[in-house]
Amino acid sequence: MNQVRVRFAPSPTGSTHIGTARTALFNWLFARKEGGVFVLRIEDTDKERNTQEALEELIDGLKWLGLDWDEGPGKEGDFGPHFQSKRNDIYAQYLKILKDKDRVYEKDGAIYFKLEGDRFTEYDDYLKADVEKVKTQPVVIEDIIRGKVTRREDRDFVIQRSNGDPSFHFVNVVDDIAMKITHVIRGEDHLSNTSKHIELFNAFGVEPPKFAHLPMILKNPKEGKGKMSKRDKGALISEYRERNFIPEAVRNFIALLGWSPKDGQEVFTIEELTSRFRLEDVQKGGARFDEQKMSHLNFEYMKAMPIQAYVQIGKRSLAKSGLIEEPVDKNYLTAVMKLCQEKIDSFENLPGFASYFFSDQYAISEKAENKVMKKEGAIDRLEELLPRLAALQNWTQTEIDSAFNQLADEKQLKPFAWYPIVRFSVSGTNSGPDFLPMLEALGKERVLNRLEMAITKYH
RNA sequence: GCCCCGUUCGUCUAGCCAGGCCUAGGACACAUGGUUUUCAUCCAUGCGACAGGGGUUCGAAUCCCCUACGGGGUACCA
Repeated sequence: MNQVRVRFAPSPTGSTHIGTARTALFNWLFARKEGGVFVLRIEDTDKERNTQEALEELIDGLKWLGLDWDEGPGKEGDFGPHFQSKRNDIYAQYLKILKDKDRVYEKDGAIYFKLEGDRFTEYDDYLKADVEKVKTQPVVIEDIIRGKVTRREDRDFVIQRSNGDPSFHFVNVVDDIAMKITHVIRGEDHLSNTSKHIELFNAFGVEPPKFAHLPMILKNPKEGKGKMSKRDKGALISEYRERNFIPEAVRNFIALLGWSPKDGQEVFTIEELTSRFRLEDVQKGGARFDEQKMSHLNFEYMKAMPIQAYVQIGKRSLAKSGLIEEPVDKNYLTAVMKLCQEKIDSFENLPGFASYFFSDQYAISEKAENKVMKKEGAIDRLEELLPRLAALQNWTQTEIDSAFNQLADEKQLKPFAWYPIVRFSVSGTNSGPDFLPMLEALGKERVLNRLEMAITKYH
């Protein structure tokens, strides 16, 4: 069998959509699994809508997700160039083939592909006009995901626009032939186009590749109906980057959009993903985007990260929100990050979760304030505790713990009587990381200062 | 309008092609309880679905038909 060759063929007309990324990922996974070649081809035939920014964002997005291509921009190989805007001579050659076979004609300055079959005129309800139709033989699409799909084209279609640019259907097929593509893996929105493409393959006398049409990614029902659009939350790859999501987690999540292994495993290394991925196991029905699942997966990856990597990303996130600036106390930062790592599911929540470690200007939760500080005896608790903590020689968890316990014993209370009050006094909230480690990390000075301030403030 | 594709817990899905092992399994979310003397972690339990109708069959989530609903296409966009 010939080597598998797949292509990812985006057109750079806007921000990179999560569905686009999934198409790229599935092509990449299939190529890697089959020991094939992953081709990146830029379909930039629509000059009005293409932008350089969109192209850059696309490339950055692929790199961010760890999807490298074997042939494409920067890796020309034997089948370049990989920008359709630079392949006009190739399209001219192929157009000539169709001309020689008498399969094209010109009308209104555009070149049409001529279907084979008896012609007749019929009123078309969609076009609201009489149009010429062709009684063609149906075409069978061999789809790995859907099985055999039978469709029939009944109207000639444009392959070269009147401005001289070749059309999508034409260049898509020509390039798949010229680049020796064996499998076309793309969104279901192309399934209806595929009969046009097969007509073209047939006209060229080339056996069509195998097809696999991926289900659409639909909107969360709360957001409305239809397929996910670029305006929907979570739709753009750039958004995940900006929000400091873990690229591996995003990739993992995207892989699960329409695909899953039989045994239900959900967290994969890229190697596992590659070896387990099968086009046959792709779901037929539309998948719906679920942000909570994305966050959950992100959390799994965050928990599993080596602490150094965690600190690095955490630092970026904290710096961006202005909580820290160079030079940073690496040890302190690392200690704080360790506390956060098992608690929060996204780096975008880090500044909110950990602000009080780095600044005295942290938010005060009114709800927590009412719950904790308005209680009878709250200030007494702080006043009796303060000297005990101040007297500690070593500011360690163990020491702090025994200070609390001693005091609790004397007052015949549980240490729990102090915890929420102290937590609130030093952090402005009643939730957060593990209590004692948090106090240790904050340091004696900060803790004492904040307790004193709380006593003054709530007296 | 016409053509094509689809429809299992709120969500992602397993099971469907090769009908019985399905009183339909897992995950996220949610709820309750537990641990962690705090907590957004962790653990346990619970909640919860075969779109509807007909047919075939001893037996249907699984096969067939109809309906409903959803999606895509029907462009000199890709």
